[in-house]
Amino acid sequence: MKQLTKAEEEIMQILWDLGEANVASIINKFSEPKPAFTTVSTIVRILESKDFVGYRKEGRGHIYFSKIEKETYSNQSLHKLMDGYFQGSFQSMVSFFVRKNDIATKDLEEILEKINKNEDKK
Amino acid sequence: MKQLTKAEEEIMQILWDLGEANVASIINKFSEPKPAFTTVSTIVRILESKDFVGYRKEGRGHIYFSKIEKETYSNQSLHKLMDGYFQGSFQSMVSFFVRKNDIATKDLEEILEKINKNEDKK
DNA sequence: CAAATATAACTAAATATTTAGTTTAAACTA
DNA sequence: TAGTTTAAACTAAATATTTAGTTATATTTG
Repeated sequence: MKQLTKAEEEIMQILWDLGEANVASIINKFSEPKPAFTTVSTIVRILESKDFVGYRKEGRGHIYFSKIEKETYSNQSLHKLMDGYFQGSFQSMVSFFVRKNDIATKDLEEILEKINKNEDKK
Repeated sequence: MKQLTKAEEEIMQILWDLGEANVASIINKFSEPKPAFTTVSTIVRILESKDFVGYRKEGRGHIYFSKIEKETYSNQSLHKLMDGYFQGSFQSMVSFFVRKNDIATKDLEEILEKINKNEDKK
C-alpha cells in the first residue's frame, strides 16, 4: 500500500478530522503561515490521483473526503514499524516500548481489562 | 529529531544489523539489483553529514557505524505514530492494534508476565 | 618506484516532492 | 445577460531525494 509524504499526510489528517471539507476549510485548519490555496489544491489533487481522496460537487466547488480509513492507514504504518524494527513481533514491540518509556504495567493491565470487558459484550 | 528517508533507512538498517561495515559490505547486504558503489557511498556520506553515521579509518578505507541506536530511532518513530494517530495515548494505540489484528489477549498477558519476571530481578 | 587497484570525494543528472502563479471555467449578482 | 467572483485545472519553478559517473587519492604489488 502507498505511503503518504509529509505534506500529504498533513492534509489527510485534516480530512480525517473534518470528515469532509473544501480547500478553504483545509487551509483554515493550518496555523500561520497558512499555505496558498493552490498549494493545498495541488496536494489534494495528488491525493486524488493516488486514490486516497475522493470528492463530490457541491455548489460552486468540490467537497473532498478521505477514501481510506485513518484506522487502515495507521494500522499499516504500525505494521511497517513492527516488521522493520521488531521482526514483526507484536510482543517485542510492546514490551520494548513499555520498558523504554517506563510505562506502568498497570497500563497494560487496564488495557486487558477493557478488552475483556468488551469481549463479554459480544 | 531527524527523519530518515527511504534509501537512508535501508542503509541504517544494514549498519544496525552489521554493527559496522565498509561500503562493500553494505552493498553485499542488498539483493539484486545491487546499487552502485557510488550510490551507497553518497548516501553514507549524507548520513554522515546528518550525524547518523560516523566512521573510523582502517587500512585503505573507512569503516562506518551508526551513531544513533536503533532503539532510539524506533522509539522515536513509535512516538511519532502514537502522537499523530492515537492522541499520544499508549493505551489507545495498543488496544486499537490488538482489536484490529485479532491479537489474542493471551499475548498481552504473556508480555505482562515477562515484564513482571524481569522487574523481580532488579 | 611505477603501475594497478580500491576507495572516497566531487559532481551531475534523473526523479520525487513541495509550493505557488496563471489560466480557465463555472456560478452568482446586478 | 454581462461583469464579477470563486474555485479548479494547468503549469512551472524551487527544493529534496535518489542514483551513479568521473576524478582524485591512497595503498598494494611487481
